[in-house]
Amino acid sequence: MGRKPCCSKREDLNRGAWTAHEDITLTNYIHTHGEIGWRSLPKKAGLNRCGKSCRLRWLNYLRPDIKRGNISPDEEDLIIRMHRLLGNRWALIAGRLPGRTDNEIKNYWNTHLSKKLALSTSTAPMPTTHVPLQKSHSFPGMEKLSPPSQNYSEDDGDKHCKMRSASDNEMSSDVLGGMMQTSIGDEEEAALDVSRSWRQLLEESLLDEDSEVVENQILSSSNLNDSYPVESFDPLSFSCIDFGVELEDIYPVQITQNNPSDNIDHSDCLATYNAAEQAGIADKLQQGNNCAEQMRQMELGPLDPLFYYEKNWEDSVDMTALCKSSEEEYLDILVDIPN
DNA sequence: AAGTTTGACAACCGCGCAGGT
DNA sequence: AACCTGCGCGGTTGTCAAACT
Repeated sequence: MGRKPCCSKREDLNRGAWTAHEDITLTNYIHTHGEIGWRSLPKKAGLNRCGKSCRLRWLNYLRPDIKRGNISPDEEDLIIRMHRLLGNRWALIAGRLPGRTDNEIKNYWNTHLSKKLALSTSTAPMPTTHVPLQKSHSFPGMEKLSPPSQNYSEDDGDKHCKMRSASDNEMSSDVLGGMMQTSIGDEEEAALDVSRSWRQLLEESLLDEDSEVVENQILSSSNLNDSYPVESFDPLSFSCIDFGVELEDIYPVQITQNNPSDNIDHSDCLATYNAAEQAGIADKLQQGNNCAEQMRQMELGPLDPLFYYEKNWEDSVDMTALCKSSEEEYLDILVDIPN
């Protein structure tokens, strides 16, 4: 027995642009009865529309708290940073922009920001640090957490070693997906659990304006407070721990001397090492001559458990290139250097 | 002035998930 | 367990006006 066809299949329903009368009818009905039962709403309200269409019209246009007008520079900046962390998860991004809808942000991204960022990154190549994985098999259960991005394709392979760009930001999802090979052992499950926990904390923090609780949870389970004072906590920055994204890509990084071989702040590595340790997989972290190995040898702890866990990892961090980049070059790639 | 292209935004569509039966 | 229902999400398409030729 199949599912009933959506009401949008009905040809006698109104389609296309909404009329002023329809808007008033829908608005009045919702003011009286509330936003419940979209499927039955059109009939009750006397609208010859699909319930989904009514819902969309209300949420994207008629809602009283919709903010009209141009996206401000601050909003744009937040959209860019959020997209870097989350990819095309427009609803989640919209949740951080009061009065803006997911549709509006999606449209704004597609018509303005994607081109703008593509232009800016194509004219300003950046040094290589951590090298993203090639795309690989997806991992059961990860689809929801890491939806595929339309901006990052298999054909984009040469981006891997070139620069950070808007598309590179999608790597966060792809890296996770890439590390998830088809065979799933207990250790991999444990690693995945760690990743899920971090991701959940992140997403909760994104949805929660007052993220003090999440902040404390994260800080209490990591060494981050050694490098990042509590008062400067920004929940967005913590995505790097879980997503495998360069911390400095997001956070106003303090250049520290955690690792004597370079000037890079590896406190994200420390935090995730702790998480891996809790999961009992810390010994799986070191992989050949890469950042994790160096960190381990220096007893500083390695990197993101998922970032380095995968046994078939081929393009691990090029520490040589990393160390060769000067502090000045490194600062060039930061997106948020505090004044 | 007319036709074409481009950009912006609204709306549609299909899919997947969650909860209920 | 299987199915139904409603909803939310993200990708895609449609529409219209402005810009361009």
